[in-house]
Amino acid sequence: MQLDPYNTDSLKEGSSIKIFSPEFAKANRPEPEIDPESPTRDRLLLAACHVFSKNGYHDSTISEISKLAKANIAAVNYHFGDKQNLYLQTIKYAFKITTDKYDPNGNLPETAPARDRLTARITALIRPSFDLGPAGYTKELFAWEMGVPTGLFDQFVKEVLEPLKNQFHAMLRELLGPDCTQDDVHLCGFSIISQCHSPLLRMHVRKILLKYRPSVADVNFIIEHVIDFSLAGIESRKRIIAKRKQTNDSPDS
Amino acid sequence: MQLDPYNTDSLKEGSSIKIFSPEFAKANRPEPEIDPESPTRDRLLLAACHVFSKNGYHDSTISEISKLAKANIAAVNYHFGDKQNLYLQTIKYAFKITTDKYDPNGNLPETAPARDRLTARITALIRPSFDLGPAGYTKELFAWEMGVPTGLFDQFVKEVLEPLKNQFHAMLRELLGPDCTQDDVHLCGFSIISQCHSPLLRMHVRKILLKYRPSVADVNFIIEHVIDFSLAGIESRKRIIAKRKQTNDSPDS
DNA sequence: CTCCTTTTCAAATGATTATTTGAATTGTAT
DNA sequence: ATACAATTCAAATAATCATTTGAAAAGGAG
Repeated sequence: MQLDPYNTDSLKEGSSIKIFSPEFAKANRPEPEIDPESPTRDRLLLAACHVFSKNGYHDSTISEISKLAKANIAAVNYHFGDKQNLYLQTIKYAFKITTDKYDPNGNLPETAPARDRLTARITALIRPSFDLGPAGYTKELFAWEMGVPTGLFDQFVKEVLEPLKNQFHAMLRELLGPDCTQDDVHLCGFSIISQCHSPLLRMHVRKILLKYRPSVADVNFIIEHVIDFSLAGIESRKRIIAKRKQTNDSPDS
Repeated sequence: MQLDPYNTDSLKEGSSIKIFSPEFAKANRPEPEIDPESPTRDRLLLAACHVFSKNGYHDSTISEISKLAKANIAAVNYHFGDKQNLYLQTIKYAFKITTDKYDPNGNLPETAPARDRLTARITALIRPSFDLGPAGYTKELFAWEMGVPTGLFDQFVKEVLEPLKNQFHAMLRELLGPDCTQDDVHLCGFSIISQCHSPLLRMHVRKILLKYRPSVADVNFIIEHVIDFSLAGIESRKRIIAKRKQTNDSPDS
């Protein structure tokens, strides 16, 4: 078999190294501590969090998950029916762990100033990206869901994320003032959420583009920046809204 | 077999519908027009762009790709050696198509004002997200790469993206002024790139969260917003830099 | 203890799919 | 036209995995 025409100039020399092999170090999070005394079902869920986060749905094998959970290979099908349902339950499980630790509202009442609520929300969205424990799994799983358009995502959005989005938009509307339009809210929301859920915050991307394991101070620094950057953007949008209103109130005369 | 304990409350009623089945409509881009006269290798690359974009690496089968390319199933292995190398060449191919159509520098010379260069860069980064033709494949493939930490990504970053990032940081440094630090540049760069590469701009996410097929006016609206929002963020950062300098110049006295 | 249900287990099944093979076909240079 | 290399093709191979099976073990109620 000829090798020349394959244009393998991007393969490492030797050309037999598999790109997807572990030789190209992945920035894996540490394996979770799984209590061997806990029920098989729970062990499977925690192991599944880890494996699905690491590999996504299709690269994860039931074999790997049950091995990590120290359960038999048939245990997944017994407890969850099939792999798909395990995946579904895993996402819910992970999401609960994350929101239990990082409250999207940061314990603030609905009546707190919008600015404070926005600060709390941004913080709660960014922190899990730097959490190496189980609270960090949601971010990874969500990133996979962004990649893999499954019906599951639609459903999860409607059930769980939609209410959170509505709260978020309410904050923005309050900050942008009474003359803001739906578009104003959507656009500012887009800019802020994009920063909080940025792929650049994912561990294996950080490894290349940012500091791999930022200190607590670094993380706070990033959060403060996103808040400041976003508030500045909102202020700018407010000026646009004001100018628009002025133009509309005094039409061509 | 018992079904109760599976906690299938999130499965559609009937419970036999497969979540990953096409029944949950994916927001697929239209199939590319593949010239049947063009060489098999090119037909395969274009077909691979489409299939890999749609399904990611592991969900894509050589069978599906060769069928779309109207080539024999053995053609991939003949022309590219194996699936991995096909994937590699596909990413390069897609990236070239995209940058040929959307020049990262928008034809501007290095000497153009930083503000204009930034505007051009943001535009070139966002537009492909709304391109349903071949120039849109890069965005999808990159999104997959964000999900799958392969060595390929490291390599592609170094070879191709690093130089572009350096140009980008130079613009920011120019805009932030002489007193800005590396951190200032990194943080602003992070905020801007996160918006331009936002998962929220991906077609199947847009389908849920934004307008599915925005008009040209909508796209321009979004681009203008990101530019404005980002410039406001940069201005804010400049004020922080100025304040920091002031504090440093007149230490506790 | 006995009966019954729930859970675990090792091995088998069945489906999918990347890759190989060797023959057939096409294209090209002499 | 002939020889030779490049390309295409259908069928076979081999590996991987999700899922099933049926027996064994554990647990609980009477």
